[in-house]
Amino acid sequence: MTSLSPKELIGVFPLFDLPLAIFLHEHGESKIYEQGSILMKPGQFFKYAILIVNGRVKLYREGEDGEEFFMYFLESGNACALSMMCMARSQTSTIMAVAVEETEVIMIPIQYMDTLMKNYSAWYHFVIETYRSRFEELLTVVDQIAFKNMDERLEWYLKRQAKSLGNNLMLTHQQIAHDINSSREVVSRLLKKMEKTGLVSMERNSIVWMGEELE
Amino acid sequence: MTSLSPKELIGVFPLFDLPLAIFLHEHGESKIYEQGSILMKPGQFFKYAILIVNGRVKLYREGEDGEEFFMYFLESGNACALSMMCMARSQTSTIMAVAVEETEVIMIPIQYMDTLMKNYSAWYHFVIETYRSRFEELLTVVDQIAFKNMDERLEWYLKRQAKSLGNNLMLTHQQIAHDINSSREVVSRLLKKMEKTGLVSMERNSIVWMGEELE
DNA sequence: CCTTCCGTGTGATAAATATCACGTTAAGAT
DNA sequence: ATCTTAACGTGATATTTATCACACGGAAGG
Repeated sequence: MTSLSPKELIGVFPLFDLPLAIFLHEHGESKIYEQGSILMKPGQFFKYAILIVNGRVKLYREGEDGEEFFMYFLESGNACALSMMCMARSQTSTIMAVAVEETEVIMIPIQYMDTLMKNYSAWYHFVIETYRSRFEELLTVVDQIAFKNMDERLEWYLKRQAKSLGNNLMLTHQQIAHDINSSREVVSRLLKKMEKTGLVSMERNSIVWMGEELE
Repeated sequence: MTSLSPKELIGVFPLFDLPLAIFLHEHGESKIYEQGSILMKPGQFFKYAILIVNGRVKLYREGEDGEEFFMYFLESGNACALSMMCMARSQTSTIMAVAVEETEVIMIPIQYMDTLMKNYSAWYHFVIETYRSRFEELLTVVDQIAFKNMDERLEWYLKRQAKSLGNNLMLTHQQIAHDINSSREVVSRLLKKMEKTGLVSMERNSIVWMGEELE
């Protein structure tokens, strides 16, 4: 039983129709993750598909010796593609998902998947759209790290952060360096350059993105 | 009408059950792509889901000014996840797919998707598994280019090629450099090193992989 | 047989990025 | 106010990778 009514569900997930929303309201479970809590970590097994009602979840890949690499955010109206896939095959995850804000989710137990797929065409449209958008996102990530230099990657990173978190970014250079798998010094220097061209303005512990928005 | 009988279809696609195989046999179309022909290119629109019966298709990402980056092969029993996703949203592709051998495919017209999803649970299991495996593959690609140096990436590249094409690889250093977005000289030097440690042996126009197999 | 071209080998150099060392600054704690 | 600490700045240097220049040898075609 979700905390949201069927109508509220449709408000958050526009691809849902009423029968689907009613079913999910009935069989889904609401849950709140505190800021900083881990939704998913490597080796974890899944019994639920996870839908984000509000808040924000950061997905990132972990390297063999603790490096990180930011991939994307999940936000209100998104679903965790990996939870669905891992679930579908009883496979374990290989990436990390952490709530960067207090985040409310709906969890759909695995046993309803067949029914949902078979009887609710809105559901599989939603699932396909979830996969497609994450796949696309991942492709642009590959593009960036395969073809672009650090300055462009940093710019793209800030653009994405700004799109999701607003133009005033509470990030230290160290955190950014972590997310793009670079080093603090490099990030500092590049930011300095970007400040000169008016792309960002910097204060202690925060950066204001002044470039154009993403999309 | 496919050239393969329902039973043969099941032989190639083990996740299919008989009803699904019969349906696809009836409504799918067989098609042969000659070596070198393009199955998919950026900006293309899709009216079919594409399943690989035999042969081999190379998928790669193209950079803004002609760089390439090899992502993975599709082989017998695979399906093209992107064709399904693009189709599902009438979106255009952003990657290239080229037949590296003569390749036989089955094309399922878009209008049967709803029926398939609704009435053939084997189909959506197949679709989900297709997405999942490609997503995983893409994640390992991200891993490699985010965290690894050229030597490790080259080794991984050769391992994957060997797994798919056999240990005797008919590749020039130039082609390899293209695929991993590096330069010929770098590849030559790294290969030389690998030859010294006995990981490969080299002839003109070909390289024999002598390391361990992937998986 | 000779020429041409392609694939390869290799040193020198350049460019991008990472790392090290140390200095500065600002915010919070005592 | 002073102390402490985390964040940031910056030069020097190392490492990795790309690029340039050129040499060599075999294969294919005339």
